Amino acid sequence: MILHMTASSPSASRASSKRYHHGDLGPALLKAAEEELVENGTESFSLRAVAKRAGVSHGAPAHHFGDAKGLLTALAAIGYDRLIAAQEARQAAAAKDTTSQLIAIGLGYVDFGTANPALFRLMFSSEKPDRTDEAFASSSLTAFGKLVDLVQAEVGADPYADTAAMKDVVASWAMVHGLADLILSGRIERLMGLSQRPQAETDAIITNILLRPIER
Amino acid sequence: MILHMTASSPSASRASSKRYHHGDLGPALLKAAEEELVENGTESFSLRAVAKRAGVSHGAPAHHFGDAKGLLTALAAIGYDRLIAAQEARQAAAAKDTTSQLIAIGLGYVDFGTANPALFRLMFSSEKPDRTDEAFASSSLTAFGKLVDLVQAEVGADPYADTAAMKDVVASWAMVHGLADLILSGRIERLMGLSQRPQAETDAIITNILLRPIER
DNA sequence: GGCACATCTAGACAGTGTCAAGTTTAATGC
DNA sequence: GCATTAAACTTGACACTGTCTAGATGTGCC
Repeated sequence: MILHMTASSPSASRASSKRYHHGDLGPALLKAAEEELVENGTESFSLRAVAKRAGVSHGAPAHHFGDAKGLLTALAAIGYDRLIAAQEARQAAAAKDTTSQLIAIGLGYVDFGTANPALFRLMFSSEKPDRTDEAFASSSLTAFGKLVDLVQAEVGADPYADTAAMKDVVASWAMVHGLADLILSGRIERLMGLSQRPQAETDAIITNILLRPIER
Repeated sequence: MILHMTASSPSASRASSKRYHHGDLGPALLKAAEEELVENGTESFSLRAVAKRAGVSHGAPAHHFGDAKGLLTALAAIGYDRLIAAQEARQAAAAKDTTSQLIAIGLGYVDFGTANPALFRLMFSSEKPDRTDEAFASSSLTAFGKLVDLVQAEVGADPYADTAAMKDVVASWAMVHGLADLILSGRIERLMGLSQRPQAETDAIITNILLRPIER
């Protein structure tokens, strides 16, 4: 029953060996959870299936994430980090003027949503993540802060002090969020066939739409 | 064990009597399902809890809706009808020019979302309803058709023939959908405190935002 | 080297959706 | 009015779920 595995070093790689201690189960569970999420969606998510996929018993996840909510909260926080990375990638490739940068974070938002629809749903349309969790709140506030800062630079007023500027923030946020949601749920495809078009053309259409809330 | 209930007529009222045949179980289950949805949300929805709430056994719903998906599909279709009603109420109260009517269906969309957040989530952010269901598809297309028709009247071009007009449709839809989603999920409250303001003021703010995708 | 602690397994529990079989009532045909 | 058919509903079974408990196993610290 006991395979002693005297082979070389127990150097924390060799992930699939049947050792009693996994060695790196936390990240492995997050990876398995995302795969499950992609395959089965947020709603029929199963913690036991995640454990099975990671090759551990059904009780193992509790030691790392408490309960299912804890695991999904950690995954959603990772989602926010990935959202921010997608936005920064677009920002780096865009012109440095404020308007271009504002559009860039919008394009990054849509990029993230279409590339990670299951995660998007988990982050924005699910009650399962605990929004008071520190990592979750921190990452989501960072993403929101980027928007606020760029709108402030664009309109020249602090949204927290100027209602008109805050309306610009809300309008920009609603537009990009609604657009991403409609695209990744497949509601736009039938109307505009974005997936059939070259990337530059899709970007141009999205840019055109994202400009509307802020241009005067 | 058998209460014959010879009282007067078996006239399909007397809903709570312990008869073997409920008499009107379909609608009663829909009502119970919505109550459960409001109390527990889309994600921890339980068919057995719905049956218990309606006072029937856990197997009873299958005879009316097949499975849980069937019940939630029927409920989502009702949701679309209610959305349309909310839009028509706003349209009736609004000026008859195209722009006012377009804003009216947007305000009705937001009205519906804030009044029925659980239903909104079910209709727009859940995989549970069967989107190929006839009643569901019909009602959702009716709602979408109102938007298309009004945008067509507003911009003077058929969105299905004119890409620019279709972009106007998508932009308007994304804006109102994103705005409703952000409001009913509580993300806007902290920023604008809409629920604290008088209705007319909230309407004015939403109107201002909803105008942006279409004004040139 | 021994001991405390973190990690993980295994079993139990109440709850879930769906299926099959049986019971009760309503509707239909004559 | 009465038998027969169909619809409505109950009941029990099944495999599955998340979480709790107790126990087994390995790691790291002193």
